[in-house]
Amino acid sequence: MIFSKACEYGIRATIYIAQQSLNNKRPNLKDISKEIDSPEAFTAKILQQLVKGKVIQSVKGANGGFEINNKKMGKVKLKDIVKAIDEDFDYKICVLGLKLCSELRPCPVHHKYKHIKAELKNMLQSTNLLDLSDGLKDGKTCLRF
Amino acid sequence: MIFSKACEYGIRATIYIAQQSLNNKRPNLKDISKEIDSPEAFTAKILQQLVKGKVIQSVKGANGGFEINNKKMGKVKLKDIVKAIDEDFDYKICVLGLKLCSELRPCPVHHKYKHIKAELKNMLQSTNLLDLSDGLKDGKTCLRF
DNA sequence: ATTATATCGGATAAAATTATCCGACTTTTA
DNA sequence: TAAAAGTCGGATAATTTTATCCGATATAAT
Repeated sequence: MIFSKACEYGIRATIYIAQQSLNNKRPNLKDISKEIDSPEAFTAKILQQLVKGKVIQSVKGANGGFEINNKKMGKVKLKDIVKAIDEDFDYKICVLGLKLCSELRPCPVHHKYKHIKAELKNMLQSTNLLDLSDGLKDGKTCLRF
Repeated sequence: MIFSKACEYGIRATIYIAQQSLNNKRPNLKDISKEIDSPEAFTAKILQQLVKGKVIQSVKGANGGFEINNKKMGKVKLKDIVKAIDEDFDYKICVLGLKLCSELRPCPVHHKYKHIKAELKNMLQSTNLLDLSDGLKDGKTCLRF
């Protein structure tokens, strides 16, 4: 509802890759789509977008797969993942779809929604991959079903 | 992004009808889609759903159109409009698309998102049509562009 | 070098959402 | 009672999103 399916898969995939990278492993497409329970071919497309967007790195050939530079992990934000997949994602957008909605010329829901929008923006800008992959290793959080 | 286009049109249409009803006017399809700048035929479909969902009433024939019972206006919530159009809209849904995500078995974003979800739920359940149509009459709020 | 294992990239298909068209029906007004 | 002004409902089309397939290409291991 807030994210597209592609984005959902993309975020879940990235979190899994992050956690595996921290473990010095390099999962491939099959591993990933199995782990996050997503359609393999569709996931491949999304991973390509994430590579283009420099959120993850790919390694071709035998023993290849996808990985994330461990040192950069704290700097990759949820926003970066979303932007890599839905280029025109925008949390500034009006909840009723008005192009010109603003503080000065608000839609009827604007003032009721702006706090939510601000929190959403904050979450996307501040949450990083370390935060997200943290709960995974000890099974506190899940990526599928 | 959070609502479908159909929902956006539906909410805007309902707010306009509400404000006109308070003024003892009864706009028809053409009036409405002109006022909220939406495709006429598509808007017709959405208005039908709102009638079925008892959010608005329709009056056929010459001088007909759409209206809302003034006395019920304070009881019609944003949630009711959304539910009439996206039957399976659900603010409880997991932000990463997991069916079983919960407090006990959270996805990695769950705890970061749950406050936002709660506010969203609150907004949808508490905001009524009087709140929404209020700013319209004196031009404080807008419904198009 | 050859082979096995991967990603990459383009074409295509399926499904959902958004949008249009039009004939049927209903109600008011003249 | 006829005409005009509306909504209703079904069929259909266009667009976007989701999903699949497969040949090309790159890399590691043997």
